[in-house]
Amino acid sequence: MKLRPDNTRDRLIDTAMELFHSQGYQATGVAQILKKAEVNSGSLYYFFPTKEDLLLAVLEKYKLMLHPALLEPIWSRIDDPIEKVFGLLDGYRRLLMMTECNYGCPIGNLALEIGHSHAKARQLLADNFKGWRDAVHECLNAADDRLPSDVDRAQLASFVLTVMEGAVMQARTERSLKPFDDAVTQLRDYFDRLTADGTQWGAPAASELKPRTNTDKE
Amino acid sequence: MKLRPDNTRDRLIDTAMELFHSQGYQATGVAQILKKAEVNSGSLYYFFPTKEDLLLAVLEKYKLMLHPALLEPIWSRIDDPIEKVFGLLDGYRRLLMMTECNYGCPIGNLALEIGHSHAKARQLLADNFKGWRDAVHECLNAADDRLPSDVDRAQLASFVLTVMEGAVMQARTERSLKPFDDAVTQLRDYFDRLTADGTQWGAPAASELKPRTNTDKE
DNA sequence: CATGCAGTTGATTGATCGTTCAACTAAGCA
DNA sequence: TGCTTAGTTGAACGATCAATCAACTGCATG
Repeated sequence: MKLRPDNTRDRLIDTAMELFHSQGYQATGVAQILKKAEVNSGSLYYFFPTKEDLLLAVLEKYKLMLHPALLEPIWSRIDDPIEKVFGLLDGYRRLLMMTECNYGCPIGNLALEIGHSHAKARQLLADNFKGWRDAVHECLNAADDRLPSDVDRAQLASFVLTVMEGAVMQARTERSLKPFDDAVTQLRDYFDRLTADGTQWGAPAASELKPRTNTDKE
Repeated sequence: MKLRPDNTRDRLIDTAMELFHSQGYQATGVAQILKKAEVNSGSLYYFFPTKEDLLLAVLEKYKLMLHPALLEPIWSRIDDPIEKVFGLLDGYRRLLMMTECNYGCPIGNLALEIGHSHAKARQLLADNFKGWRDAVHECLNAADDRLPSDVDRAQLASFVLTVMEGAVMQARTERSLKPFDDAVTQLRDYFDRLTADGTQWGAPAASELKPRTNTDKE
């Protein structure tokens, strides 16, 4: 968690990660990165031939950070595999809340901005998505007996990512947590119906669709 | 559908709309717009004081086009209100397919790129989202008797938009229709469970989760 | 002390950015 | 005919962009 690495290369990556996240890739000038990281242009280009190479390094770091920085704190706090998934969603909610709905998912932001051309960057973005989906997929596998057997786990995991990204996008645009919370409530309802179908032998019951205070303490 | 309006102002808006959609706002230079629209810089700045004002005009046009250009062709083709919603999703699928997963939802793209600052633009993006959600909301109201009474229609409509935007984002990043189709399949399953619960008196049945050939002729 | 190399410096480059403006044209009207 | 006004022209502006590079520093090796 060191805020200012003595290593120039790492400091550039960390600074770029933050600026790309808050402003986007294009909107962040190399000069701004240099100033904030307190590095001279020559040093940057010693480590990274182009600005895009710096972006690639940032995306590589996101890949490396997925498990230790994003998942592990949640995984260790929550045992139930399905609640892990919703705990993960709550993590993004916290990020939105802390930044007044300004920061979203860094991967999602860059995905729509970089999407075209930049083949290597897009591949890394896809890798990051895959890591996220795989993590959710494992949770679903761990809850195998509670889900209907005919539900494709990988497909459902992808759906969770879809909902998360779409929810963050709407929340940022509306500058409100409501679209995010609404999406999570609907996803929760869907899971309730799936698990009711998966375990029981009778009626759906649907868990009454109570709002589920996603808001406070886990 | 005139491809080259004689009106300079409209030609600028149309050209900017296309370029902003395919490349993004920041990545599109004024010079590029001028060249493609065959307009001189002075004329552009006669109609639009800044580049951002041109963006606002583009977003206004999207608002105006929502019903006549996006919804109406689908609404007139499909009667069933719930199938209208999935017809709308299929429209975006067609766009992805036609452009080899390069073009996504223009509003969603700009939402993540412009999100910060640019207060007026963000409001217009929110307006566009609202128009979309309201259209789906009306469909759900029209299918009122088939949905469980305790399901919030507005919330469900917002969820559909969430799923659409997230699905398009993933499809563009993976350069594949699969994430999109997976999301639609899951959403379809959710609707099946909702309508089963809303109309029936007994078990869920869940419609077997058959893949639903979303692919070809409606 | 000498040599070599990893890393740093920052002024400078040419391209491109969004924007300006004085001069000009064409159409409408009196 | 002369005056007005909406619209057009395109060279030019300063700022900023990503990127360059010859000169330099500090340290480890022999």
